[in-house]
Amino acid sequence: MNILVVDDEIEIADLVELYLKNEGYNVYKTYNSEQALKIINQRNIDLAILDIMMPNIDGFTLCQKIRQKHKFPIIMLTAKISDADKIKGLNIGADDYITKPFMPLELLARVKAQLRRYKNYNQNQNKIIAIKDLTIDKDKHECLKNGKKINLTPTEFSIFSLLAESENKVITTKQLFEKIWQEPYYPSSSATIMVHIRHLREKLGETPKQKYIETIWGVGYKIEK
Amino acid sequence: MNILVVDDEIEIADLVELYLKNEGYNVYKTYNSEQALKIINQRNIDLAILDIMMPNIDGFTLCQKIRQKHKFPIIMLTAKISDADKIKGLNIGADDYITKPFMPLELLARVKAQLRRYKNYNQNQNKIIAIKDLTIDKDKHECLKNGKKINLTPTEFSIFSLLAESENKVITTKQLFEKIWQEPYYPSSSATIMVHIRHLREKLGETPKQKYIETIWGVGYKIEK
DNA sequence: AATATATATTAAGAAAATATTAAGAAAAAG
DNA sequence: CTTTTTCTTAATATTTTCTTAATATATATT
Repeated sequence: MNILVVDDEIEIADLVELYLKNEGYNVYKTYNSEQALKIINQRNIDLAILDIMMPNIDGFTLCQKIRQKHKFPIIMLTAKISDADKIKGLNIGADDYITKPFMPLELLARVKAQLRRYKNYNQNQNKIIAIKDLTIDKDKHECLKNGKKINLTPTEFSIFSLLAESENKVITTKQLFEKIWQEPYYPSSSATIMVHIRHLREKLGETPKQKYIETIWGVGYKIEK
Repeated sequence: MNILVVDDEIEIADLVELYLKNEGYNVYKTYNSEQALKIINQRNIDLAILDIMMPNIDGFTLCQKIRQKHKFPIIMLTAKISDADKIKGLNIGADDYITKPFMPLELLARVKAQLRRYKNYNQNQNKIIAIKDLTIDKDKHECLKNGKKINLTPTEFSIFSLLAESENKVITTKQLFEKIWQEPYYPSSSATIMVHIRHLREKLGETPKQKYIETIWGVGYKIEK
């Protein structure tokens, strides 16, 4: 799950990031709204936490801008909040509020609640990850290239969706192996992965121009959105 | 409950969507009538909220088109409404009106009222799932192919309806087994399922052209609508 | 810059896993 | 007791996975 955190108070943003990361979420953190909008366009965000009081573009405005295109849950973060502000926020499209100072557990509880709710809304709609001209639908267990189906084996599909889900992050060969095989990693395992990566690339139709899976030398693999 | 919202005014549509979602409804939102018709065909809609003033196909026409096939409640949304318009709409098959600007609570109250009415009305009617030329009626415990009855054993029927209910989603062999047998899954269980799937396919009359149940290699089975 | 070393790619075939089919035994239902 | 349904087994077919080895490429060392 990819969570976006936007707060101009560095300490707060860092703290929120820490809590979320500890819980296993993938966190994108930024200290200003302009950057936030960029991240949203580039990543598959599942939930956003926005501070209201921010210079330039404030949290309300940012929330409004996000809602023009996206429907993932938005939680507003604020020092104090009047009922008027609360209503304003909800009208703009915010889903929940957290007032500072907040307890870590409260933050996590609200994040979880919103994600659960969001998932329920979309129960008939599968989550689709888009990577360039490819789409991956884990529920359907289907990978499409320009709408055309690509037949992947179970292992290939697992590898691809694991990389796609951790977009922009390098996954080491060891992590990859242990996550997918659920077995301890041996030096020979890297060869196995390489073969699968090769098959994947072949099936996805990688060309020197259009690369999907990046090799990070001596480390592992990465997929950029 | 699946609610369809159709309004060319983006802000209004988004707002309505928000209110409904906060109330726990599953919302399908679109800004034009053409899209709306598509959604209706693809999803099982329980209630629709239609704006009257829309370019191309207006709310009245859309309402009329929906009524040719469906009988879920339709609520019309409009800026101002004359008595003449009201009568026209009701004749066409609308169930209620809401005039803009509306209060959130009013919207929700009317939605709830209509759903309650619809539910009562349909309580004696069974929910039927349609898959290509097949229909499954869980209450009647009946499966029809082009109106002709197919005799399924209890287990076969359970498997088929479970897959049909989660249309477009892969059900792993393990999930399938545990849901239906209510027992822990053993490797040998997969053989049992395979046999039932084979019998099912035979009875449903699968041909290479007309496939109902898709095998997802190394994972499980899936039914696409 | 040349060489050595480590790591990655590619290809092919063997091995393993999974799926299909069919038939009959066991269990349950009528 | 008969019929229907479910499960087991086994033979066969198919697909996937892994191993190996030859080749290529990148990085480090001198």
